[in-house]
Amino acid sequence: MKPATIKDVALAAGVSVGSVSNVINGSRSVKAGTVKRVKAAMEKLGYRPSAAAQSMRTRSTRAVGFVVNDISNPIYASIAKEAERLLNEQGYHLILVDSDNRPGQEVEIFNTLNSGRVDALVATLSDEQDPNIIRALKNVDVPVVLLDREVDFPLDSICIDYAKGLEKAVNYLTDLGHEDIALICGGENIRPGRECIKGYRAALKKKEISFQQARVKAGPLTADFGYQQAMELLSRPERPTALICGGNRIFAGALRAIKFLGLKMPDNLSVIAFDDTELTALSSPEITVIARDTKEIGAAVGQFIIRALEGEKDAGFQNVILSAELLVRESCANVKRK
Amino acid sequence: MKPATIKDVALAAGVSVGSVSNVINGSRSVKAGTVKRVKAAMEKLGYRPSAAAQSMRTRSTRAVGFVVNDISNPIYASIAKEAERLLNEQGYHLILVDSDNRPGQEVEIFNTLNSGRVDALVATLSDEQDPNIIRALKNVDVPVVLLDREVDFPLDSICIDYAKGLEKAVNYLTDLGHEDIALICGGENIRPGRECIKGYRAALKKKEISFQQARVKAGPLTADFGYQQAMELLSRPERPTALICGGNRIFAGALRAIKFLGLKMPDNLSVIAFDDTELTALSSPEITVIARDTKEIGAAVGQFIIRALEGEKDAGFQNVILSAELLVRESCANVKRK
DNA sequence: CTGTTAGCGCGTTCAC
DNA sequence: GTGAACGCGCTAACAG
Repeated sequence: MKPATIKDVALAAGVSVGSVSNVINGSRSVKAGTVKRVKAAMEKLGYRPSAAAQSMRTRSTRAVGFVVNDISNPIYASIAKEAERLLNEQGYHLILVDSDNRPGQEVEIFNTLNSGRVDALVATLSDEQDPNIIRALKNVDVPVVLLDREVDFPLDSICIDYAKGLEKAVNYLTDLGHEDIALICGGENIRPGRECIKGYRAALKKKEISFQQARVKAGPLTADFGYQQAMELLSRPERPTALICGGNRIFAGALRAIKFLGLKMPDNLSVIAFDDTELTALSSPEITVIARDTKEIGAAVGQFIIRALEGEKDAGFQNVILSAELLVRESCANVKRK
Repeated sequence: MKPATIKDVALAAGVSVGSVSNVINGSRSVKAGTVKRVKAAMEKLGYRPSAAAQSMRTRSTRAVGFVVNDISNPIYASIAKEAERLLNEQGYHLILVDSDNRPGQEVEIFNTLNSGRVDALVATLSDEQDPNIIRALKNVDVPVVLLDREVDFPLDSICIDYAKGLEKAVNYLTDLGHEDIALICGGENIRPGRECIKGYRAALKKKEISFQQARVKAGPLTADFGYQQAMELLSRPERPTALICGGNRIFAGALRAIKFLGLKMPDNLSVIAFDDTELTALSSPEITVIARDTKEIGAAVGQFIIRALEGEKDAGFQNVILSAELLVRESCANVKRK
């Protein structure tokens, strides 16, 4: 027993398929009595329009894909929720796909989602410089909004001013007397990594503190990397007096290392993390963070997508840089003179 | 400039559409030379098969939908990752959709996803008893796997033995001398809520401790609810000596209340939470939890879906109940005699 | 207001 | 091994 088609409904209601189509999507006015009969027939047959046929005809799916590099990053949950709210208002649905930080998987996702499964895409690339990812991204023929990433061809993007955020963090720490500040952050292959290092270096320079390459660990934005590098940095006697974690996943890993090593914040170590997550807000002590406004980001995502989908075409690309604030809490203290 | 179709490829390669189709999905053998020409043409034109047309013909999308009631629950991230791994091996893709605990949204999602957008669905209902949700669920005509939920008609399901888990937790607390144990958990309208209360009551009865209705707060599995109820329970002088949080979101809220009230675990209050998340594992003190094995759950999800999709039809429904273990950490102590 | 019909892009069944 | 033709379910354009 196959699912009912629009034809079956038309037959059952004693009208033509055109009329059924019209009551489904109200494209044209239909007599009230006809509407009633059609609706009854649809109900009785348990009819649902085939999304495949509809989107083949209209070349639209009313779906937007959000490709995240790591769904376990809690920040995406709040961004997605806010974006979804806005998109729903316009009749779009948001679907999330996790690339799990695997470039191959990401390419696969772009290719799959591309071929008419979504009307637009928002994406956080796992690697801005991977040629396969870039090629797949360029092949995408629906509007794309990049989140916290930049590529060398024009594309909508929403980014965060991490450089400024990091300057604030370093200034705050140096004001507390810290001169040996370590940084674990994303790699050079993604914008957040580059921005962090840029801000970090700029702030140190202003304070005339020399930059120590060994104090900077750049790599994947994962908890594992955070743990490994924190262990490396903190398990030796000449450890830094402060640590900045340039990503909430990195912080999650670093916190594990800190606990493992029995270090006490802020007495043994001052710590600044990224993002106002439950983990940073509910830690004891509460963690000072460089925070981005997820509601604001989510809203921007929604607006960018809607503009790309509903606005006039060829309106050019749009880029915005949102600020990051330093939320001072309890995880930093004056450095102890040695 | 429209995207190329199979026709364009056929034209460019000097073959018929049938041959191109055969090259794409290897349905029948094609001469090597032809294959080469077709592939070259596809490359040159940047051709991608239209998912809509394909799925209209084949009635299959190679996509599986995972409808979660709250994407900010970190447990779903690990379950999804494991399930996705298995599904990818079989050529399926996993897409996540967040209903944000809003029944109306959930209904909308079921209806949208149903009409040929996915080949199967895994779902955590926000409310097992909402008639609209149940109706929408019954209307779904692809295989469905329920996660931690049960309904009164046959359906595949993967559940956790929270009743047993809660018994372990209560026993552990009573062994520490606790007699006034509060519980904040899901409502009667979802299985986890019912199971928690069942296990809680059973364990108390065995220990001959009287059940106090006022010590049990059942409601939505959200951080907000956890916060409110924890405030209610803990802000009066005759507060319980121990608190069990029957959900990781509830615990997140309760922890906020505990911090706000300045209570110290385990001295002022013993706490047991749900799920081995970063928040419970990295808290200070580390939180004793009733933990489910997310890898195991994710694997079960993947297997159930694959069985439903690839296995023989009408093989009946499958239900499994996985166990929950008590992970003893640092958040509980002997009760102080008053 | 309603019925009819031509494709949307593809997979597949026939003939060859 | 290959090509032509049909139809999947639907929308939109047109004719009444």
